[in-house]
Amino acid sequence: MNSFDSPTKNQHNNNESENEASNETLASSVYQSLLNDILCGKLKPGQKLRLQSLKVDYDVGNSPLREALNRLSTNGMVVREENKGFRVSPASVEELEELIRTRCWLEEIALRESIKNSNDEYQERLVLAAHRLSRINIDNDAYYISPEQEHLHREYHRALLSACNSNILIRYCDQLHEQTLRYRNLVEVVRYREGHEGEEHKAILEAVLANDADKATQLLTRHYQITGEILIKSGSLNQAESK
Amino acid sequence: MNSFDSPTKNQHNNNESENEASNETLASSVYQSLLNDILCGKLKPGQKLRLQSLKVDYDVGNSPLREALNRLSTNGMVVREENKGFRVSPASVEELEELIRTRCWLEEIALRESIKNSNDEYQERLVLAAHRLSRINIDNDAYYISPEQEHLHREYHRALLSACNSNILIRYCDQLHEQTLRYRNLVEVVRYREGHEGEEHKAILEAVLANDADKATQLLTRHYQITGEILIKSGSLNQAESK
DNA sequence: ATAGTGGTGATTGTCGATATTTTTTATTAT
DNA sequence: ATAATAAAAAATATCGACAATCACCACTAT
Repeated sequence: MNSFDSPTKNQHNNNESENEASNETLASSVYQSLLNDILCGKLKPGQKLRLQSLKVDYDVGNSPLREALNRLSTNGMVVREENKGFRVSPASVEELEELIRTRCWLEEIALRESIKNSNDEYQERLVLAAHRLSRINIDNDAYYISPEQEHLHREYHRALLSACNSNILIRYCDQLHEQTLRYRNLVEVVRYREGHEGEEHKAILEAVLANDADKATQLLTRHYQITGEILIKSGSLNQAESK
Repeated sequence: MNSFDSPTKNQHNNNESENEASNETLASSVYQSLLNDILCGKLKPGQKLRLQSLKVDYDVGNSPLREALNRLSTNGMVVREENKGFRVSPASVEELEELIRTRCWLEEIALRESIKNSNDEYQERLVLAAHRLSRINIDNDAYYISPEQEHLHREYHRALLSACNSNILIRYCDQLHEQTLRYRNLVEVVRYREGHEGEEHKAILEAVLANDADKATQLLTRHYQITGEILIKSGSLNQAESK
C-alpha cells in the first residue's frame, strides 16, 4: 500500500500576498507544510516519513527536507532514530493526559502572573482578541474549524498569557497548545463543543478583567480538562502504520 | 581577525568506551560538540557561525552541520535568520532574569508534584543522587567544575523532579537548566560558591524527605535566585562579535 | 560631502550523486 | 521445516559542486 492518502502536492505557501520574492527559505517553507500536515492529521501519528516520498510530495530536494525534519524533531512533532530516519510522533491517551496536565500547570502560572501584572494595555489586547474570536464564532457555523478560527483562538489564548513577563513560558504554552491541537484534529468528528466554548471564553475574560485570578485559572484549567475528556472518551486514538 | 579562539579540533566524541562502530550519526555527533562548545562558552553569545569555519573546525561536511544547527535553533541555543545563517543565541541580563524566573516557576510545580507523589522509590533515587553529588564535592576541590560534577549535579536536580508525573515538564526544566548553565560558564571566574552549595543540596533533600513541600520549594527557588544574583553582580555579560 | 547605484567577493541555501546502513529476500545446513 | 547466514534491494546519511543571496566597496551624480 502506498504510504500516502492525499498530501495535496503542497505549493508550500509561496504565495505571500502576491507572488513576490518571498525571501523565505525552502527549508522553512517545507517545515511549515509538514507541521501543518501533522497538525491537521494528514500525516498520522507513528507514520514513517520516507524521504523519497516526501521529496516528491512536497517537491523539494534532500537538504531542505532534512533540515525541516530536524527542526521538527527537537520540537517533539517528529521522532528521529539514528540511521532509521524519521516518523511522526506517536499519540496515545497517556500522552494526551500528560499534555493536558502539564498545560494546566503552566498556563495557570502564566495567567496568574499576567493578572498580577495586569494593566490597561493587557486588558485591551485581551478584549480585542476575545471580540475577534467571538465574531468568527457566530459567523462561521461550519462543521470543521477553519484556519481563520484556529488562528484567532490561538491569539486569544496567547493574549491571556501575554503579560506573564516570560517569553520562554509563553513559548512553552504555545508548544503545548500545538500538541493538543494535533490530538483534537485526530479525533475528526468532534465539533467544537457546540458553542459552549464561546461562553467559556467570555467567562474567563470577565474573571481576568475583574482581577479574579482564582476564578480565571479555575475556569481555564477546567476548560482544558473538559476538552481532554471529550477527546479521550470519543475513542479513536488509533496509531497508524507502524512498519 | 579570524573568528575562532580555540575550537579544539574536536574529535566529536567518536570514542565511546572503545573505538568501536559508534552507530551515532555524524549530525548527532557534531550537534553534541556544538552544544558543548556553546555551553562551556567556547562559542560566545551572538557569535556568527560561519559554515566554512565550522566545516574545517569540526571536520564535517555541509549536511550534518546544517542538520545540527537546525536542531540547535529550535532548541534556542542558536538563532537562525533566513538567508543570513546562524549565530549563537545572544545573552543578556534580562534574558538571564527571565530564565531564572521561569525556572523557579516550573521547578516549583515539578517539585511540589513530586513530593505529592513521593514514595520509597523516589526517595531512594534522590538520596542516591545526593550522595553521589556530595562525594564528588568533597573529593574535587579544583577551581573549575568538572564534567563529572556537572553531570552529577544535573542528575540530582533531575531526581528532585522525577516523580512529577510529566516528562514534558521535566524536559522543559532540563532545557532551562542547560540555558542557565551557559550563563554560569560565561562568567568564568565564579567558583561554585565556596561549598555552600553542598549545604543547600542537603537542606533541600531533607525537606523533600520530610514531605515539606513549602520548605523544599522555598529552598530550591532561593537557590536559583542567589546563583542568578551572583552571576549578574559579577558583571561580565559581554556580548561578543556582532558583525 | 552625501545619497544613490552597480559590481564584486563572500556566504548561505539547494541539488544530485555517492557511501553507508538497514531491511528484505534467497540460500544452505542442520 | 527451521534457523542461520549471505546476497540483494531499499532507505538513510554524507559529500562536493552549483545557484541564489547578501554585504561590502568603489563610483557617479546631485
